Amino acid sequence: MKSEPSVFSIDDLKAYKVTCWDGVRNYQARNFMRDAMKIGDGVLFYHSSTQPSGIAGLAEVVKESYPDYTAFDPKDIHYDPKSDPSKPTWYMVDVKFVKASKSIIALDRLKAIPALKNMVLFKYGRLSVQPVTPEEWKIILSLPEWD
DNA sequence: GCCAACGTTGGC
DNA sequence: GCCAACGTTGGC
Repeated sequence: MKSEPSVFSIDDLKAYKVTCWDGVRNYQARNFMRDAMKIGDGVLFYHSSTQPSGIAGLAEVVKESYPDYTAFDPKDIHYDPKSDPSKPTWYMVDVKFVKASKSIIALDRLKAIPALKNMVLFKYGRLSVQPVTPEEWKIILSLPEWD
């Protein structure tokens, strides 16, 4: 899951402990949250649009998808009049803080690991919620930044 | 701030 | 259903 740290960072998640992942307004990203993310699933927390961009921590899914109510609020920046409360367009999940990495695992670094070459992160860079394979997860969790 | 790579919108 | 125009994301 990607977030601009100036908007919501791994430190914010640490402070909040649990947060709803609201504001996703992309169908593919929504589908992953709505259809694929289950309680207990691990989440790589990625800082985007920053220097350097990269993985900043770990989170875990604690609540499966439910309607993103920020879409119903005209005063919310993520308001979407097309989302009908009786048939919501947008969904979100809740995630909890697990840990921060000791340092950012930069995108360059991830790209340099041959076994990660097929990561969705590299192919669909703009997708804000995307799947990670068990193999990719294992490799990333074995990096020294988690010690 | 620029630009590539999308995704979305709307005219036809 | 096509496609041009426009908007957004995110790396650099």
